[in-house]
Amino acid sequence: MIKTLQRQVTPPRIKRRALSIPAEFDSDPVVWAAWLYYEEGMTQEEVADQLGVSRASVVNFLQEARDRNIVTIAVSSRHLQTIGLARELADAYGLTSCLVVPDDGGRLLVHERIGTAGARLLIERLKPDDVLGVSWGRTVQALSAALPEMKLPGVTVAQITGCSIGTTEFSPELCTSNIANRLGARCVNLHAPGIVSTAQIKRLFMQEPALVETFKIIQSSNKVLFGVGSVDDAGTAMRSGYMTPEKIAPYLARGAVGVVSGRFIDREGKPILGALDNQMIGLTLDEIAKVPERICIAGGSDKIDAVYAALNNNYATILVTDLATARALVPRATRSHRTGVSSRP
Amino acid sequence: MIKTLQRQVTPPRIKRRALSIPAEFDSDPVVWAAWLYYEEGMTQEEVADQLGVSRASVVNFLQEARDRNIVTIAVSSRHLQTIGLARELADAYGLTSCLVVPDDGGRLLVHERIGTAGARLLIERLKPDDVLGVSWGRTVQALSAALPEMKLPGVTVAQITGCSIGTTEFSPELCTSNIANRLGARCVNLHAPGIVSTAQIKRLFMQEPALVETFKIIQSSNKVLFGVGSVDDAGTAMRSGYMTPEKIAPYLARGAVGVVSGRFIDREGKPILGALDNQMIGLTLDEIAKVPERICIAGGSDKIDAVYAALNNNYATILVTDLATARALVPRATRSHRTGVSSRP
DNA sequence: CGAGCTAATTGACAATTGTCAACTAGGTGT
DNA sequence: ACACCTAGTTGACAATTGTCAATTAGCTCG
Repeated sequence: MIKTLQRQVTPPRIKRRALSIPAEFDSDPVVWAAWLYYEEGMTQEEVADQLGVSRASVVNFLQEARDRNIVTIAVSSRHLQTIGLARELADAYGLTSCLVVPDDGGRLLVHERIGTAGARLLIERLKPDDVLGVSWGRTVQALSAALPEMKLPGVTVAQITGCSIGTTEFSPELCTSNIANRLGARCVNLHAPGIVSTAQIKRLFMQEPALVETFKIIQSSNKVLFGVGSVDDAGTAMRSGYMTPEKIAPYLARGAVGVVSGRFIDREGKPILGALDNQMIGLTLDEIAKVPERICIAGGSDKIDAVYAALNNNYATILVTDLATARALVPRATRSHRTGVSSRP
Repeated sequence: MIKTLQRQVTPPRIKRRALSIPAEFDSDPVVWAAWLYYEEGMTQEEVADQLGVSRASVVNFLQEARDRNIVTIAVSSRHLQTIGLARELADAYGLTSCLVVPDDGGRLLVHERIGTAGARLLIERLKPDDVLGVSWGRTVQALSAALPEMKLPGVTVAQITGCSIGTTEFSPELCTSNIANRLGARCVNLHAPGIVSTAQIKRLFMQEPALVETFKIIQSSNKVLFGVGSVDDAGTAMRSGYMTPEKIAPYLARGAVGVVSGRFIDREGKPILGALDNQMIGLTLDEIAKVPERICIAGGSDKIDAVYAALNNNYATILVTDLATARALVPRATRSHRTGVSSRP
């Protein structure tokens, strides 16, 4: 294994008499075997000759060397924790895939790191003719910024929530168009406010032929990309002018812990339907849950409850998160997650 | 190989739905393969199935994982010390630590084996903010080649002798920069010839502001690494263009048996000061002896006298040598070594 | 768009390693 | 001294791993 490396360096093999084990000194044959095998890349047979024992004994010595931690074989913690957790998370919540981005000592913000990894994942998974529904938020914006320029004319990127009033950098319309631009894909914006003033007006909007057309496309998404907001992270939803404290209050009172694509969920992940839902224009949680591939990009210690809720109710088939969040999520998983059983498909 | 160990730990194998080509950070199947093979104890075939590639590719991935230090396989140098001979040597010469590398039947050259062990020891002992002074020679070069890639930005590696004229692979400047590069440490080269033509010129050099600065750093070393040359090993010092037979002759006449960092010592280890010393640019033996931790890497039957001399005068606090040399050195030790008493601090 | 190049991947075979039942050495109790 | 036990060792076989030439995939350039 390490041998190829050594072999390149190794001079022509010189066969020499086996030197007796220096028995006069207490020399531990286990240490010698470990050194010759793991550091010098000898084969077990060569080690056996050198030590003057059978190869089978060398096998035993090496086994003991590992048991006694004379040799250490380890996947470097950076990679190790990352991959190991990703695997555990995927297994624990029945995800088809999971990315855990490693800590970087605070160089980048959590959502930037997740965005970068998500961008990577996205371009690897996108296939021609895909329709990608896109939600919005800081993390989604970060993802769009991390995307490389490409030309995927066959792909459609569709905005799955209405527009916000404010003009922050991570508004729904910008997230969508940025991603579409970077990918060189077709961009389908949802030209309507995210929240209108009454249910009546929403109904009017939804009957508009232009919007009906748009919704047909949005609803044909075979992939969706969304972040998860925490409700106590007052900033995100409101800074964008999308919501106001008064509108949120009733949801909070009913136990909202998170926001997915503008919709509130409780700590189990169940949708909390309130007055506002009848004024929102965009995919519902039920519609999102029907999309075959659902990529959730979210992390940060303030979002753990919200991400758990989202995973609990199977909104995501793929999760991109950070190390700390992943660590917190694994122990929360119950057996039902593993089997993929849930109140929602 | 690691399998038995892992198997004991691994829960009953549950056949799991294969995660589609695992979306990995950096889309790097190498990390994934390393994890599954080394941490989870899967066979290469199982890993291949999981990743959806051929087993041969898994072999390549694992090779790359080792090359990139995603997995680390190391015999902790601590255990080489537990070998009886190493303890005896340390005790006999008042060393704080000692490593004895086992014989390998001539597969690798002595200096290569010592270099490997020295590399291991070095990375285990380096602490943040260390300043490591580095001498030069075949063994030091071998050590640098055996170092794994790391990133220790807090460490400084400084060249303690001036440069050689020749361009051999083990010149002072290369030894230093190779070590610094491998460690990811700051590299401080001594930009001056190792030997200048007159004492007058040396004085001029030493007044140069740039060199004054460099010397401040070099002299602040809290660790030094050096080999020991034998004088009859005519090759080393001369092949590098560092010295010529005519220059060496007077030192030989006065009983020189070894060379430490370009300086001659007699069979007791005392410095032999001659004309050349006033033309050499670099740390003196007295300066080296003041460094708190002094790592000597040297061995081979032709160097026994020289290594004895170096140990006799306490130039080293740590020794890395080979079995044959260690065997020869133990009986030569006198009581005075044990107590650490010596003509030099 | 295809020729020409390089890097990555693979299947088939050789070499190395793991397993295990049989054996041996070295103690222990009677 | 003898049977008995235990821990360590071994040879032979099965399983896993390394190698390498042939092939394929991905590129660049005309």
